[in-house]
Amino acid sequence: MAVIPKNFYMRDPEQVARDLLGAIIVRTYGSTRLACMIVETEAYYGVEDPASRARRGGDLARTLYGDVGVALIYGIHRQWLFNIVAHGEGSGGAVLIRAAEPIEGAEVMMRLRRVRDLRNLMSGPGRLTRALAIDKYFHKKPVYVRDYGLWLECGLRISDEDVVRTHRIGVTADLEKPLRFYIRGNPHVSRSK
DNA sequence: CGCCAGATTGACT
DNA sequence: GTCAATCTGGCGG
Repeated sequence: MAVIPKNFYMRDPEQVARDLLGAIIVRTYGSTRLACMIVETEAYYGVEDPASRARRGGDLARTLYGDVGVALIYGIHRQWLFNIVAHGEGSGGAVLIRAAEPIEGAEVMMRLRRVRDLRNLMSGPGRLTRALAIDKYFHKKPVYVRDYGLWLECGLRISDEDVVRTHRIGVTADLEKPLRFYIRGNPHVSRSK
């Protein structure tokens, strides 16, 4: 499978979030290979977005406005959340990976998560990072090369009629535009509020 | 070092 | 459905 190239992420985060549905995340964990298909994403912008970490300044803000195609990992409520920096020229933004469908290495993921139910395995941003053993180590590491053990590959092309758009989940202040995307009818999508 | 907000989860009624 | 434990990250002192 082809690795998704860096220029894929040099676009509006909304567009990238939509096109990431169906893409494959690959993680080499020791000698085992874990793989899953993205089924739910959310787009975040820079300082103009009330829900963006860019508003708080610091390293996360600089990362959001920095090189595209790198992972942005940040901790909240005892979970690690996995984002990929994506934005146009001179802008800031990222895509949060919220849920995925296990494809390869499900047994290892179950051990990492301590659950047996496939539907609960990666159906939430914190659950997903736990199942893939993603932590702060990957912060600012590019996901358009295989060098760091975490990368994205081209997968299923999802047609527009199978894409559902809603408002983002859990944010205290959202933008007017709905920025959450998920694959219609997929059982691995996280629960709504 | 202390303060505080928050893009969550899972245990429990 | 309700609820609170828990900890990262930014910032002020």
